[in-house]
Amino acid sequence: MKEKQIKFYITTPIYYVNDIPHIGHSYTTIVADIVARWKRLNNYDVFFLTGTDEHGIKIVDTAKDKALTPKELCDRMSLKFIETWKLFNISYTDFIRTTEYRHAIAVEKIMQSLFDNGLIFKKKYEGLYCIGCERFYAQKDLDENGYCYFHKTKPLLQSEENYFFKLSYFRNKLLNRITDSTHKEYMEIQPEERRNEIIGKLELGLEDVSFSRMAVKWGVPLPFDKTQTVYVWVDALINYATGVGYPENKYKLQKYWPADIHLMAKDILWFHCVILPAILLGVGLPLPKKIYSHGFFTLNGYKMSKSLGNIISPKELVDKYGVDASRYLIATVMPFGSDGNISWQELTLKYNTDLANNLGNLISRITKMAEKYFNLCIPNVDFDLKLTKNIATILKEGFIKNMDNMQLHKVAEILQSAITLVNRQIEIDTPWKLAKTDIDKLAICVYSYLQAVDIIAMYLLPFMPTISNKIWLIMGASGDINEIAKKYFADNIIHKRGFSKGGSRMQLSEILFPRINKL
RNA sequence: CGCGGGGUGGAGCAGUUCGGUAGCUCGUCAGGCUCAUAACCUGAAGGUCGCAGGUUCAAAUCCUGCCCCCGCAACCA
Repeated sequence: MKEKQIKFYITTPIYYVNDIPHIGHSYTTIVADIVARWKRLNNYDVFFLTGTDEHGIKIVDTAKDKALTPKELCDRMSLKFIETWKLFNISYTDFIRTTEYRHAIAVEKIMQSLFDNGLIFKKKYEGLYCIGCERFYAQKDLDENGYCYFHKTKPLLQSEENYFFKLSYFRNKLLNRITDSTHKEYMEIQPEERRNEIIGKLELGLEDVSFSRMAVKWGVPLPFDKTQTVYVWVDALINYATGVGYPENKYKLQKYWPADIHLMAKDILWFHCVILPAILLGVGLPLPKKIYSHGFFTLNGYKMSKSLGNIISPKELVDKYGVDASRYLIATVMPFGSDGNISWQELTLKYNTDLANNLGNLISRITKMAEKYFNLCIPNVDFDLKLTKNIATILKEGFIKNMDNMQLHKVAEILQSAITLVNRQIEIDTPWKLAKTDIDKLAICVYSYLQAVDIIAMYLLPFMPTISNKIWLIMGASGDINEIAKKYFADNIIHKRGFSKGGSRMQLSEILFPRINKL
């Protein structure tokens, strides 16, 4: 009697391989992963796509600097992302690279459709061309005197013929779909303030944009003019369609498209809210349901940048806190949507507070109690459901309320308050006294802590998949935590004998989150 | 009138959509406990929620005006 699963398609941006993976990429991807895992546990059929963006002039330039072919560079860099996501235990369904054959097919098909639909036209583009660099620059890419940064020469005004996309044609259609929540193709943009920005900008008008490049060879050739390549807009943005089977795999495409949520940082929100939907409208594909952008990190108050050298690498984080703790910390250290400042002190403080002192210590004190009083054998009694039910309710409501709109920092608060509740209950029960006076009551109390922690462990799964499972085993709970959690999230039934059953054995374990005392 | 973000107890932040006991973490002080990772639990001190008006029985929250701080070249989530 398996219920029909509802699909859930979530994406991160594809990351440009001109940069190594850092905390920013990790943030988006970890948040996406947490949501994806949460949805899976709630019986959704989840498709989670991430990948790398590999075309363009910068890749060619960088490859040249490193004496590599563009392809070699991309392979190398793309692998770094894959390794990073492996490190963070990211459960993506597919990893797409824009240099893959399947993507070239999709890009060609999109461009041809747009062309066939009369949305592409040829226009002479006039721009500032640096002969030394052999490329065009926008005014903003030049120094204050209008000179090229590298050659310190004044670029020449030159023209090239490109293929343009009639973006302006879509202005009203886009506005309708963004502002009118009753529209059947309503596209939700979050957070609110960013949405207002987009609307404001759209109201000012839209200009047609160039969709091809003549000078850049590292890209997909235009199907209707092989002398030019497809520019980033279609090349990058359309990966979301390629990822779920466009254009060949109709079944898969129909099943998962459109995305339920595209996650990204605020810098690329505009493209996702305007250019992507316009392309989709142009080829007759449905629009994404929700586009959600988050803020930037600053580190100790400074913007992270290569030049300042203050980029936090994933490896540093994991070396310091471990994989699961890093996931938890990054995802919850600041409210999703706005910018936030972080520092090692702050991360370490949160690690100690939330994970070492609160969660970790709780596990440890319960385990030691069980060892001391019951030799790790779970007593065969009826436990007191009150605490467990209380915790179950708090967690359920908190997750439902905050998970869908990405308020992971609030979810973390809820988790912490649930943990505190158990700590508090232990204080009220004073099991160490009961050990001397009332062994039966002691058994009932300790048993109830186990159940409470079991529930907490299930809710921790999206954040800390490995540690949750460890906690599950330590508590002597039976069965696969993922399967049990799926079932539990569906029916919310706590059986009388609970998840850790009387007679089962608990496990001793090393300290889950050792306190970090220096900085 | 360029755009946007922000100003909440000592520090860092939530709360502002749909007005009604100002919440969290850290820090400070005083207790408690010993099962536990110098942890955990309880209590206290500390805020006219940037300023000035207005609406209201009632405003951090709505309206008006003002002041101050930050970002808006590139790298880049």
